[in-house]
Amino acid sequence: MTEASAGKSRSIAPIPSLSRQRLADQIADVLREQMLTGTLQPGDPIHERDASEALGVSRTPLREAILILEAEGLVETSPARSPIVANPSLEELSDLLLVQANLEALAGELACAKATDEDIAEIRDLFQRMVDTNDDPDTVGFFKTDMAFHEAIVRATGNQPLIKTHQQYNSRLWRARYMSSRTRMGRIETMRDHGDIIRHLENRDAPATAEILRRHLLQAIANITRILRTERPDTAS
Amino acid sequence: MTEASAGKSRSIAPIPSLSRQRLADQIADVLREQMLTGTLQPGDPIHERDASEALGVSRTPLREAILILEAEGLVETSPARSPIVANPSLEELSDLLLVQANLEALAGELACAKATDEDIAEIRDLFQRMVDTNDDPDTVGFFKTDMAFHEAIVRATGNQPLIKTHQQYNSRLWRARYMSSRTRMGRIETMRDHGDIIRHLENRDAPATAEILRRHLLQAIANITRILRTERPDTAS
DNA sequence: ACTCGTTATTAGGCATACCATATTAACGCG
DNA sequence: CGCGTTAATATGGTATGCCTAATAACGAGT
Repeated sequence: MTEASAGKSRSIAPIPSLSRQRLADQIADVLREQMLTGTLQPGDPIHERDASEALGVSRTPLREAILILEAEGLVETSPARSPIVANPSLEELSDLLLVQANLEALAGELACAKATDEDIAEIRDLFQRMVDTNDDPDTVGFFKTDMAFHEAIVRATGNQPLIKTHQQYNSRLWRARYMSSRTRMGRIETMRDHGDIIRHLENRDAPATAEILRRHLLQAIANITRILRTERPDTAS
Repeated sequence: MTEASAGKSRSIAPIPSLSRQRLADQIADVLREQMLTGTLQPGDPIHERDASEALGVSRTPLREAILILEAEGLVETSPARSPIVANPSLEELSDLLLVQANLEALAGELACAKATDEDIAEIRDLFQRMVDTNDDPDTVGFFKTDMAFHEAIVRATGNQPLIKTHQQYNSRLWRARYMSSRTRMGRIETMRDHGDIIRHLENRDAPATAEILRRHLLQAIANITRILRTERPDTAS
């Protein structure tokens, strides 16, 4: 027993709210992680009974987790079918990136006005880490730093709805952008653009920061289009 | 038989899509409507047992509906508390509107390139309806047309993620924007701006359309700020 | 042999029953 | 009289069982 068994004596532990997270949220986290690692791949069905048994939980919270992921656009449900992991078409990815480009442009603009020096220092640290690990073969680690860099910029705006929306778009774009980043040109472009971004940000040059971020994301559309065109020449309805 | 496989010739009416909808979705629709009409007001708790009984459903789909609305930001949940109808602070409304302004600016830009003539005709019809009903005391009807006008522009882009995100932001902003539109100045400004918007849209002038839409929404921030400052001088953390 | 119909199995949707915990009120002690 | 402790109650969280619908396989009839 830790502290929560008998009487609730003066709340010694200030961390109860974290462990008190809903099971559905925890399950959603696990499923998200499995989508990232590839344990769950686009198009894979998620059977209620199988998945709940595999995770050691009952069907109810599993169903609720599916609801959460559905709202985020990570799974798709059909009336009498098992929910399936979203498998966005090229058109949908393009649409998502177009919106994301503008969200990040807005974020860059706001960040120039609102970011503290500590925020910018953190962003620069993330950039530095990317430079340091540029030759590292760990593509996942490099990419996660890439994502963290962008998220840090958005977080520096302090605009909660923007942060949340941006995060959800990132979740849906994770796989596509990861594939895009694995190309050699992807890394080179990323490094150059990120250098420009942090420079404009430190200069508090809002228009320039917004524009480079928009271009950076729009470039991703071209990259992903090229990759998907070769991998799956059609399937985009 | 015609379409109903089993022998249930009770109702031949083609309402399968409606009855086929998940109960949770229907409940979420009802709750959203109640938030719009004021039956549910910001801060009101939604007790699982009471609400499910009142709607004649069990707690399970009611809980699922809550999850849907929570993902949309319309209700907020705390670990051991009944979920409550979201009561966004002025700061949060401002943040939401700032993002929405940029989403609509993007939509206007895209619509200039992608909207069909029929799309634009529909948007003009909505504008005309606003002009016709300008003297109408039915503030809700007028406001709904206002919202429909903006949504039609976004829909004309054909960008599904953008449409969905815009719709969710509108849901969260509904009440605040409705209050804003009830002021006389609100209507006058709305009419003038909408006239400019449809004009630029018909000229396919993307930069102008984007800019007027952004300004239109940013103006709403000022309006709402003024209203809330008088109604509830604080409560904004 | 092929096609259509019927049945069985499977899986998701909903309801209900159970459990754990937080909050509040009442009682007792200081 | 006030504060602390404890117990009761209410509420959200979780598990499970039943119901309905879709699908696939098998059998019969042409």
